[in-house]
Amino acid sequence: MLKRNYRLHELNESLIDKTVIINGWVDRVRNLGGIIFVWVRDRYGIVQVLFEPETPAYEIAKKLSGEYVVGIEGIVRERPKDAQNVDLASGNIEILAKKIEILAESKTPPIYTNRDEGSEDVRLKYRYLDLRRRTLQSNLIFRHKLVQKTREYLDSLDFLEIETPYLMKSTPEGARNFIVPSRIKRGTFYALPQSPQIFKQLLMIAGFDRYYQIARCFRDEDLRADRQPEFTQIDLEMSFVDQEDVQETVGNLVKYLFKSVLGKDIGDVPSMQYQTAMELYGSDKPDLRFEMKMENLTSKPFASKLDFLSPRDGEETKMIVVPKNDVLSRKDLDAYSESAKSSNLRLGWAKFHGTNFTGSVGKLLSGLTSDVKVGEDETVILCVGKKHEVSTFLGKARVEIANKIGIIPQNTFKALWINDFPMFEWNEEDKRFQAQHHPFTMPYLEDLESKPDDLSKIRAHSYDLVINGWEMGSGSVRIHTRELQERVFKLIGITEEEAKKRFGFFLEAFEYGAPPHAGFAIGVDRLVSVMVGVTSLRDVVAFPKTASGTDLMMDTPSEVSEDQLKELGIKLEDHRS
RNA sequence: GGGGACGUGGUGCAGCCUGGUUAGCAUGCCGGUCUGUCACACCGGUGGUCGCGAGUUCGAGCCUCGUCGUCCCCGCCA
Repeated sequence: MLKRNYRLHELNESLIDKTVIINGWVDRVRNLGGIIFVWVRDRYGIVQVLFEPETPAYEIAKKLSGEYVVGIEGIVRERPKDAQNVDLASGNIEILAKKIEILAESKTPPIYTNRDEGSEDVRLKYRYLDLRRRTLQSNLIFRHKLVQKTREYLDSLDFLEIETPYLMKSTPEGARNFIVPSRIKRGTFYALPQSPQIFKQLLMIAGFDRYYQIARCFRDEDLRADRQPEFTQIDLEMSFVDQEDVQETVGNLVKYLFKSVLGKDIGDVPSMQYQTAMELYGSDKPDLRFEMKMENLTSKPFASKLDFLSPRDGEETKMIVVPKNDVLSRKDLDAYSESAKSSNLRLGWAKFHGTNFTGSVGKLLSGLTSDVKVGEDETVILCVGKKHEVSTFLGKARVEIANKIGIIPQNTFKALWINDFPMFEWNEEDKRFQAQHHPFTMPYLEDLESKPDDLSKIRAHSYDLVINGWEMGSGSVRIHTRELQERVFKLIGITEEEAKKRFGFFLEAFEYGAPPHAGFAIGVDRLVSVMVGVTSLRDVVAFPKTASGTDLMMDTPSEVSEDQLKELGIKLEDHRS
């Protein structure tokens, strides 16, 4: 076998006249008749190989086709000045082939490995071919570097990387678990962890005061472009710290990752209250790359003159101002009015032209030009209704419109902390409150004392990291006493008996000296996605699943044999669901 | 659980609204010409159960219903 002594990124002018051996895949062939050019590709780069006629190598090269695996021995030489390719890293040299060995032939591939196009289902079926694509290779290489830098950084701060089990106990709160039947104890099941939450808290209790893990998490919920059923977190936990300490550590880590992997300085990560984010951006993950903040007109004197847009009992009137643009049409804006109606909101819009307004509520606003602060050719959108609905509606519109009119700067990263999330949220389906983050989160004790009757008003020491409108991760200060933990369980309707059964070991652990602790988890898949500029996690995961949770290459989930089921004591109700 | 888009040679797409001759284009693949190409060019050729099933019709890639799959979104995701 012709075994390489150089990889393709190592080939440059310094090797001119040297004999080298390379290995790689045939990227494309250009057969000019008397002369054949072949691009050979490996993980590191591409180099052009030249076959001259009437040589043994030439005869073999005539058979080459895309994705053949080859070994080539040849002489590095400078390309003629007028035949250099500036688009290719090795574009001023080429290899004059002396020997070639075909190490593996290839059928005509079902997808192009050298173009970023094609339908995703075929690509997923032949994922090992799709992974030859340059963009996917560089995304995975980027991901590798990010994880390496994470380990390096956290290690330098004396964090210990400790593995926790994948086979654990199903927990009733939170996301649906994937479950795994036990063979040895028939009729019982393990669950795959939604996160290593309980383990890392136990590690704190055990005295490993700085823990981290590149941890796989599993959640059996419906999927989206930004959600895979299994995903990876940089999971960390610290003892004897408060929220600020964790945020400083995580913020510095993220800053370091942007700097060292992407070469970008993102500066310090600012903080914002959850309430403020909802008020100004109508979202708990605001995209700060552009303005278009909401303005609350409810208490402005002129709000009462707004006719049907005036706030009625308990309602709020809010406005966003769309900067001057010629993209947003009357049709688009009217569509928002319609859409608002179906959410029980009232919406009006108008364009300002120096002295007067035009649009659905142009006449209404014409007497209020000095009250509505708006510039030449800007569009105002006013929306009225229930506080929460108005905010989220305009929040979504804000992002949609910004995308549509193209005011979001690319290659820019705006990170921020969102602090003080509500501790509880109402679950309409179960008719009860549940923990918004998770039930191990430390509530604001002052709220617990002063507002014991309205759980929705109790804040939590929990915080999200948001970058460019994406939730990158979340964390909290944890409860570390049995009393408080039991109290929170009770508030969300977990009976004492159930708490004992599900979390008895955990509650007991609090009785043996649990240190105050807090932590965080960063979604690696999302962080890499944002950094490399893709919107689908499938572009940063080697072997991802589809929106319906299947792996098209392995064709799984799939049936198992009767014997396997029998061994587990499982009988299927029917064959198909 | 719900909504939307899509499914046509190996691959990417057009054709569907307004049903009717041989399903068109690009690329790939095969063959030919070509010694400086770099998405090589040019010439010729190959390749299609129009996702699957039913219905309407004299006739369905096209219309209707169902079903499967992919993508996007809502619910859901502590």
